[in-house]
Amino acid sequence: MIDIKLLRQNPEIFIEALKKRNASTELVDEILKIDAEWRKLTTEINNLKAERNNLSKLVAKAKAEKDEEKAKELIERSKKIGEEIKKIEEKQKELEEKIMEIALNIPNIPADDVPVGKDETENVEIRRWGEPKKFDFEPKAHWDLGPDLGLLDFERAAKLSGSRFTVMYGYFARLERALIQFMLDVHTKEHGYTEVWVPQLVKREAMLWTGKLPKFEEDAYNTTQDDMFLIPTAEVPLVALHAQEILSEKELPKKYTAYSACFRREAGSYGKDVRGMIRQHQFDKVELVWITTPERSSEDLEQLTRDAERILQLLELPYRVITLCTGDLGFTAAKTYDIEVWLPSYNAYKEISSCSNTTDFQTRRSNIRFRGKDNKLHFAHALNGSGLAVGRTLVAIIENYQNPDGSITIPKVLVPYMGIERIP
RNA sequence: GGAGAGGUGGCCGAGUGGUCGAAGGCGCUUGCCUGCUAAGCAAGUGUGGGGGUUACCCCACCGAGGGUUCGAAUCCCUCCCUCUCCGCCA
Repeated sequence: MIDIKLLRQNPEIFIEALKKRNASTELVDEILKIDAEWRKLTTEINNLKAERNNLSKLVAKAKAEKDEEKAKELIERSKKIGEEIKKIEEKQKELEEKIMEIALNIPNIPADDVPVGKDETENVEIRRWGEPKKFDFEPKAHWDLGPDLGLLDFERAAKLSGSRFTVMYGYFARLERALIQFMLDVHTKEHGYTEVWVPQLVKREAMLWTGKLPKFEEDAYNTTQDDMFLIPTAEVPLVALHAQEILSEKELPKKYTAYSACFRREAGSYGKDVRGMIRQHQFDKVELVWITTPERSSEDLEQLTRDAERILQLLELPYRVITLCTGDLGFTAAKTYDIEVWLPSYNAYKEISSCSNTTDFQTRRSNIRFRGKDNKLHFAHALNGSGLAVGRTLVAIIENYQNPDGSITIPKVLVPYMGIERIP
């Protein structure tokens, strides 16, 4: 949620932000116009209410003095004012709803150090780690490798659930589980995160608080009977944890990690990543969320990103980190680093984690505040990142660690979790 | 699904139609004091919105939304949430 006061005082900030994002700026003008009208009505209402409050006091006084005549007259006047207030309030409410509707559709302001660009082609690479492996044989894509080993089954998955679902058997299923365990262990034992186990169905409000609604309703699975949503990421329950709360500055930053399944309808991505298990309706993810202060949030994003990178380093998978340019930045994010892992099947780096500073965008919607050293209340900042997407990590391992005979070497750090050194 | 209880400020908790934005306690801030961080004493301390050049003024908020009333934390309705018991169930 944007700060309407800031928009009122410095609309140019928002116009600039929307331009940088390659988005239309007319919402700003529209909201300003409605807001001016709203303030006019608000002042009118406030004055009328003040008058009515005064009359009410006089009524009480008149009644105490047993001056029924006077009380009656005052009540008449007060009644008329009440009717007038009601009329104006109806108009005010309409305007309020319009303002809300527009405000909820204005994205976060990009941070100053985010490169300006029109789309993903202008994202900026920050650093690389490791070298893409050179194979002295033709490496298979996971969508061939998995079925050949009898460990990935897209056909039966489609039978049960349709496209963009996968069934895994045996060692692959175990590898998925091992990765979850491994990632959680690293983040809790080495990076100081608190492990959280969260609901994977949330109320509409939780989706709204975290910026997933109302703009992206078509992307989410919704249970029609109870209006619950299947979470698209554990970021939703983790950020919503502290909604409507006032935290003390001492307890910040809060660093949470959670495993969850994630559910996405992938509406509008029909042509993308149709083969294999890169883009699924259901996938596992270990999520990282920080609730922190405005002073340190941009520094904290660096740390969060490093924490996610650490998993790839331990797995010895080559990757690079890019900064999303303003045109590619997500709705809630002020700044985002994507971590991309090397995938032989794509012959390219492919997103495996997205680490964002949402500044006060989500905390404003969720009303997450903290009492600062100045003893005043401030909105906290919220960061989130994948640490990592488990399914894509599994794909990266099987593709990068495959051998000429079709077997797969297990990365050293996973051997204790798998109990074997190679598949099969 | 059925029956009951309840949701008040950072926290606990009182308050059943007018002077309640809300007693009291805890916490917090500041000052004083005591040979130490403890105790004690005093004062201050909610949030959001609108207006004004400052001092400041006004409005709203006691789970949410409606209603009754001149006037609602207090009465009525709807909804949400929490708890207890019963039923069902992994």
